[in-house]
Amino acid sequence: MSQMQNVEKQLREMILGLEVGPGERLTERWIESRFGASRTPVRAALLRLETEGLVCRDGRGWTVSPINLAELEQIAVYREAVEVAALRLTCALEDRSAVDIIEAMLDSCDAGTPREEWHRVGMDFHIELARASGNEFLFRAVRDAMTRLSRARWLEVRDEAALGRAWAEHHAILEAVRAGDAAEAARRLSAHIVGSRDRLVTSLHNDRRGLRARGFAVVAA
Amino acid sequence: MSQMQNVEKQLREMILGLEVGPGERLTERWIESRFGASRTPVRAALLRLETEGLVCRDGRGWTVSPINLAELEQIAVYREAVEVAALRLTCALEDRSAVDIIEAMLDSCDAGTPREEWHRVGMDFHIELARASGNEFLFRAVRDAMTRLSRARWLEVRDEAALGRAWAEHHAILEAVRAGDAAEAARRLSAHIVGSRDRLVTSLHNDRRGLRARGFAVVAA
DNA sequence: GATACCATTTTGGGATACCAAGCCGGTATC
DNA sequence: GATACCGGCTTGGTATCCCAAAATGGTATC
Repeated sequence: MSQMQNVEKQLREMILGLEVGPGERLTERWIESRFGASRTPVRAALLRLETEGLVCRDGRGWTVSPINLAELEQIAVYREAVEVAALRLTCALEDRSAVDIIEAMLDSCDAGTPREEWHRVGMDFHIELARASGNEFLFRAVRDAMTRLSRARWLEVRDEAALGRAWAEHHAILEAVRAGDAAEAARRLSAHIVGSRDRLVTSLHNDRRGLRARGFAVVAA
Repeated sequence: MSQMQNVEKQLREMILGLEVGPGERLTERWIESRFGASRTPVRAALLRLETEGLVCRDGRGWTVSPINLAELEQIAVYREAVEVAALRLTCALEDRSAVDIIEAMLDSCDAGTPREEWHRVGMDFHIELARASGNEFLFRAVRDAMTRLSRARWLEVRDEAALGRAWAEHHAILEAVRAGDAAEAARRLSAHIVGSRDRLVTSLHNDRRGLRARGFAVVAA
């Protein structure tokens, strides 16, 4: 793999994995030495990550994008629009076998599964559901939205019960899709997204002090 | 303005203005000499334009993105989802004064207005309508979709009547928004988008030979 | 005449040198 | 002691150089 894609990938993982905190300043020289690459691939990576919303300009200079509660709420509205549209398309397909694969993915998580895996699968559920629609733009929109939400969802304090509820909602959505009931599937998905948003925003809002203590920038709604 | 933004802006205008044809190969060195910039800003511009879908990689190397009929159809579905969502938000606002500004924009076009202006205003109608929703992500989605559609819409052979019909539909949509009738506004907007798509795709499909003759790459649906 | 092969050129990817602007610290003056 | 000013240092922006790989074109061979 070329150095350019490598820097981009590694830096993205560092940001998503919170190894560099939201709001932290980034210098091209630091990234350069950190990954042993020169500034050309570093700049390419930063430009790409900027379009993904993971880094942003800070006057002259770069910052890891802060967690923005207002943005999270706007993304939820956006997600709802594109995910529901994708879901309706999927329900209209003759071949809905992708649903089985997605369901298997959900079922691969059990009590012994590490938290990161639950986190990843929880996002992939939505991403793969969108991919199944066959519409590249809806798919990308959902994938990008989930990327933007990723860090916030990771920081969310979730109890076992909340996780179980989310999984039950995921299964219920798939069930409606399998039955080809687009209206019901859309209703369930919308409710799931709105519920997720509320839990996420209140969790982060309540824990704001703790997050700030960890050096994470959280800008209020 | 910095050289970097300059190259990006100028190159984007060349592409959108069809001064470089869809499917044409681009070399970094040509862009460099064309705009009197060095390769660093040229690369930054290409990376940005790639995410906008205006240029794409061609193995090693760059090409101006071809007109892709399948993509145009997918974008129409995507547009419908995000534009309708934005419209519903706008209808729910107390302050819908943006509608008046948008209407004035439409009315600024008359018989003496050059075609480029009709073209621009026709896109801005949708973009500004999305912006009025206040949701940054829906707005960006619409703007990006319109950018991707821009060249195809420019190549579309449109008669006076079709343009008049589009304007009438625009006005009808605004009327419903002003009345706060979200359901009716959504219906009209959906119909408008679907109609636009059909006219666009059939027009380009019929004119495919002519476009190829002008050296424009058009990949079929 | 077609084709396979080799030299040359072109091209994008990467590295590095240079510059101007902004930030920070120190110092001198009041 | 506070503040204004100055100089060095850091940083992103730009230009340029180098390299490997791929395209190109010409030639020799069959």
